[in-house]
Amino acid sequence: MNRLPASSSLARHNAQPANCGTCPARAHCLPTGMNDSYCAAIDQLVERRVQLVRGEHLYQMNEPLSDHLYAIRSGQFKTYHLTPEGEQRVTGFHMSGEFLGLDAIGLHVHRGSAVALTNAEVCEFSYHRLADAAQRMEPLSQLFHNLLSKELARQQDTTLLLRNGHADQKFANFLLRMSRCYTGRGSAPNLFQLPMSRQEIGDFLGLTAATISRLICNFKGQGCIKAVRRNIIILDQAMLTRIATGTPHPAPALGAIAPASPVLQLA
Amino acid sequence: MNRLPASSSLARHNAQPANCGTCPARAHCLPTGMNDSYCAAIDQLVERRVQLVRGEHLYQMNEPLSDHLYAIRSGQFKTYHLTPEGEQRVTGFHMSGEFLGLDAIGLHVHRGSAVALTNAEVCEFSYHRLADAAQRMEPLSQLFHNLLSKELARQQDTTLLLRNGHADQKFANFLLRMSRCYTGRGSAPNLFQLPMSRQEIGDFLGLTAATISRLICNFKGQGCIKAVRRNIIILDQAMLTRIATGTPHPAPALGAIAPASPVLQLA
DNA sequence: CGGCAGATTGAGACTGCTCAACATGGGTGG
DNA sequence: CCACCCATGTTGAGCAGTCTCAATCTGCCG
Repeated sequence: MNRLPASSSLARHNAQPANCGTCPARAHCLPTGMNDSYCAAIDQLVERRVQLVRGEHLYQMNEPLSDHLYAIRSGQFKTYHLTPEGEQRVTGFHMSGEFLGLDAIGLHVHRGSAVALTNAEVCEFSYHRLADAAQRMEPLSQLFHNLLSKELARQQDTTLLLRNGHADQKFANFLLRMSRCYTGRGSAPNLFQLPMSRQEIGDFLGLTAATISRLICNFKGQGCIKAVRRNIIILDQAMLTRIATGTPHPAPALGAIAPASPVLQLA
Repeated sequence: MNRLPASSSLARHNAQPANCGTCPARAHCLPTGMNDSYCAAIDQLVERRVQLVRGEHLYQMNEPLSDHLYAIRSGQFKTYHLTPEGEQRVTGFHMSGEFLGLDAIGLHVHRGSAVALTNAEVCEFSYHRLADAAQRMEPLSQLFHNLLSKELARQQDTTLLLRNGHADQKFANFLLRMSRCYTGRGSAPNLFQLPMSRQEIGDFLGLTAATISRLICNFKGQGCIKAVRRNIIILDQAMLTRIATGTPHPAPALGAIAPASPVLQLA
């Protein structure tokens, strides 16, 4: 039913004269903080730009890899591993400006799969050409290290986020994180459309689709979000933050620990 | 009780003429696969070697960082974050050959803390000197990228390991992972001493100390490990693997799904 | 010989899962 | 343009695993 409905791999259109200078993701991508001439140099390093439709794979697990790294120019991706039993384990969701394939540097096959959750465009780099260029351009070398380090930090945060706390904390964190991702990427930070299904969110958070559904209901009932299908509006970020950190009440104020205060129960 | 009993930070003995060539961790560290002359070059990059006693911190969260990376020469470390509420969140356990501080490249403060779980010795690098050297020595550049990538992959695996599955699966995985870590590092792979408390294992796996204790009991009862305090002997690695993957029985063979087969219940 | 942190063990509560039925809505073909 | 279909999402009831909160035990250290 689910799993790899779309065509096998890679592909599509070598595309237009798009370049880094005009890229909407520029601020989040490799050229962060570089001047235009360096930016142009990076532009030169892009082997080609690939467009994918929703559901198409950028690469798949155990596929032999040909030295490629990908920067997401637009759209969103999901990366996942397959267990020996064939279950899908979501390792992350990725937005414009992020790199894919960094975890496979030095290996000969891909460690996981990457699939487009929306129509998307990526810039394809050759790792070796990039490394060569970095050898000659110090700032690029630095930038690349920063990129790897940042990715490492992100992955660490994910681990922390997901390991600890109850379902509501995890999911509140997830929403806040998504919101932060959308900030500065065009869309408003408190109004966005999730590109993934409840099932996928559940896989990612270590919960089930049913639980995600119920949590959305609860949050709606508490008035901190509005939600219709995959469209989310964050109404009360402070409350979400409180839920995320496990602090149930804003200002306990005077009186006891509010044993049964008027917290609306359901939708 | 727990939490930062020891002295504040860093420190100690500039130490002996130890070098990479004779380092027991050489095979797992930066010089992987390099010839002796390159190895000597890396040796030159080590600013100093620092010895720490059990419980001492290598660095602490939010401490301003001075461009340092550390390679573990001997001993074991725990890295953790503190939540705003002061709770400790273990991000990982680290053995000889691994690098610490990679996640802070490009930042100005440490993202987390690193504390020695045993007496330990680390090699201190200056990131900038390392990067400079990599600029001149191509193989080193490559090696450094591989190091970062490998660390990223490790962190991903951790995420996968910990998010999915039940308590027994997580813990079985944890033991197997520890066992793998000890392989090729002197100690026998199936007989080792855990450097961390039940509480710390629990923090890491997203479980409680009580649960860890019970799991050890169960595993002992099933005959796949022996355990006295922190000393572990793995008796039946295959069974542990089965538990880890969620396959309850080795060969269901003929007959039903063995509703109440003779699986000894307790220790 | 205390004192104490770490480890073990027990009883009960509660969260989140399982399994299932049902609702919804977008896409397709007639 | 409508009817249908299927994937996705919602909701319910019951259950199991893990947590909580303790009491108790052990070995280590001073």
